[in-house]
Amino acid sequence: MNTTDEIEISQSEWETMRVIWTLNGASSKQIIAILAEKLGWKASTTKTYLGRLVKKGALSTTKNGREYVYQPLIEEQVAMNNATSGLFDHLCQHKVGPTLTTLINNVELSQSDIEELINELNQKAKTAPEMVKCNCLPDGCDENCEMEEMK
Amino acid sequence: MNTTDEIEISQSEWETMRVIWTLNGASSKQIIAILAEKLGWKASTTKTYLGRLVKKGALSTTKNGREYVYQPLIEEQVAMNNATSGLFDHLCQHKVGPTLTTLINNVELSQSDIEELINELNQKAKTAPEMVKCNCLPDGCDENCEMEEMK
DNA sequence: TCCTTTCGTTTACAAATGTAATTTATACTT
DNA sequence: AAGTATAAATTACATTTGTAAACGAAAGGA
Repeated sequence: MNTTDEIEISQSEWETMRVIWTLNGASSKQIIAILAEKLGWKASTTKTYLGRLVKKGALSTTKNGREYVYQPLIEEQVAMNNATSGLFDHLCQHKVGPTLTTLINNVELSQSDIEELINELNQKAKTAPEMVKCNCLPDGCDENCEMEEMK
Repeated sequence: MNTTDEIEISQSEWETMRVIWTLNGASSKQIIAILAEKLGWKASTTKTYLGRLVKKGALSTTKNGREYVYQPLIEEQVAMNNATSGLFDHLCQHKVGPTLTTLINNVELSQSDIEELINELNQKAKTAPEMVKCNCLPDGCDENCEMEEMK
């Protein structure tokens, strides 16, 4: 089993990780200042999350003179992929398509992002089934889903 | 004005909602049986979630003779959209594209889902920027990313 | 009517989370 | 060296979540 996906990161911890990932490692002072400005967190609050993330193995910390520097131990893209997969595993497979459509409609994407996505989709189309069954019930819900099919 | 997005649904509660959504309303007996089979939950456990969901306003319950029937008070698609937005709001905007690519690679999509998505993407391409800035830091990270000085 | 089955409700309880003050160890200043 | 500023660690505490047993009310069978 991969150890990376074992690490659960809460919402607040995500916000903490984001600044460290973005700065590619940072001192507590920097992190505290940024989160105070961005989200209004008290220094103590940020320190708590920092401590928890170190304990969880998501961050490493090294003392550099008086400063403590935090480095990510997990990659942002990997963590993001785990988080999204984790969420989508709890959603009705049958409705993932429409959900993605809405999602894509709501996020910002660059030209190259879009190009990449379309590529991926064209690839996927080659072997995609005519229909995806929902997996909300133990046996599948073919009949039930069909009924809701008209929208 | 929409009350729907106020409701927070935990992972376990999601699993509970899924069966009710899929069955388009169900009796506690059914729900308990299904979740016992699918996830090995004890009857008490399912009852707890049912109770919490009713209190949260995600479900309504009506006594029908000896049976209690639970009906969803929020739409599955709406809830799914809220959940995904909620997650993506905590992710680096700059990396949303690659994350979506991986996600799409990992989920099952039907031919029509794919068609729909490609449509949406083509639409989006018309006004998409060349590049998406990350919003992990208060000011955006274009400059900050390289900024390791200052103390 | 009395008992037993069956629900929903109440209570339980540990772990995780959000949020932060207090304490302790330590490096810097005088 | 003593005092001060500072950073991490410890402690705090209410909520939420996962998981479930126990309790009380109601309905159906005897």
